Amino acid sequence: MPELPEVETCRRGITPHIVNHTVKEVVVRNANMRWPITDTIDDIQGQVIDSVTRRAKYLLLKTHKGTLLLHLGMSGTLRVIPEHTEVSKHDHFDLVFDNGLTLRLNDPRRFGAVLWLTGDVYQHPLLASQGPEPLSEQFDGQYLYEKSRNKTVAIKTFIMNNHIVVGVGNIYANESLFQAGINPKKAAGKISKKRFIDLAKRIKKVLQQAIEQGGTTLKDFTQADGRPGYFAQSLMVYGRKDQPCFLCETPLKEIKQGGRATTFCPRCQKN
DNA sequence: ATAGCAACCTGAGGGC
DNA sequence: TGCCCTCAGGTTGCTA
Repeated sequence: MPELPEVETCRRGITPHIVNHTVKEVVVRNANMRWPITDTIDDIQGQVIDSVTRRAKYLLLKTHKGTLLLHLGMSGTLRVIPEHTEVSKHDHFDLVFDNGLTLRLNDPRRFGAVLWLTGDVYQHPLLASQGPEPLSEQFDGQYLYEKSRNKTVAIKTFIMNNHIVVGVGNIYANESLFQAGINPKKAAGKISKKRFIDLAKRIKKVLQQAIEQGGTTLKDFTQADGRPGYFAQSLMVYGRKDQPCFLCETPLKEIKQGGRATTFCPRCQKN
């Protein structure tokens, strides 16, 4: 489910329920996530959550003693629920708080991660190598233009590369390229500065709008309170293979790039 | 350095 | 009904 807008929606949803509250208990039902959840996780017990922030698609729950890093992978969801709520399949991890609420991670595919880190988390290899946030001032067309010179990689692959910019997953890569009218196969190094300036704006806008609408619910994404996101109805190309382009009626094409489906309009995104 | 691709894992859906 | 195949919001870490 989660690209940046979904993770950000999640962050906003859980924050008011857990910030300034104390972790009463930690429950690990299945430690076999992307990396094993280690026993050091118990150190969060008794800690107060000072803040919930996001870096790339990671959520950072900061406490005095350390930081809990959460990643939702492909299929993870976080819910805030009353303590003692019945456990469902794939409910792998709980933080039980002193206010009667529980933060519960459900993740069928277990590509997500739960890591307890001490020290400067931003120095951790997972975060240290990440590119700029797409919604920051640091990220703009000039930046993309400079980064892309002499690169033969396809533009779609380029903007999905976390070393270039974080948080742009498959849905929003497809959508922003459609909005910018850029062919996903075009070599990044052959795109003009002018087009990159437009593309960067489109990326920001599409992410911002998706956040405002609570993210994209495809099949299983829900906000922290269980409600779906509403951006799916705004999708112009993602998941619309063979359906008519909303602008020109041409049937949308689907190709594979780096193992991921790319949907685009062969007419509106000719070059 | 860079690009392509398999790997991690479960579930849904399609074809037969 | 069941089996087999493909595909899915992500990211790491191999191989050339």
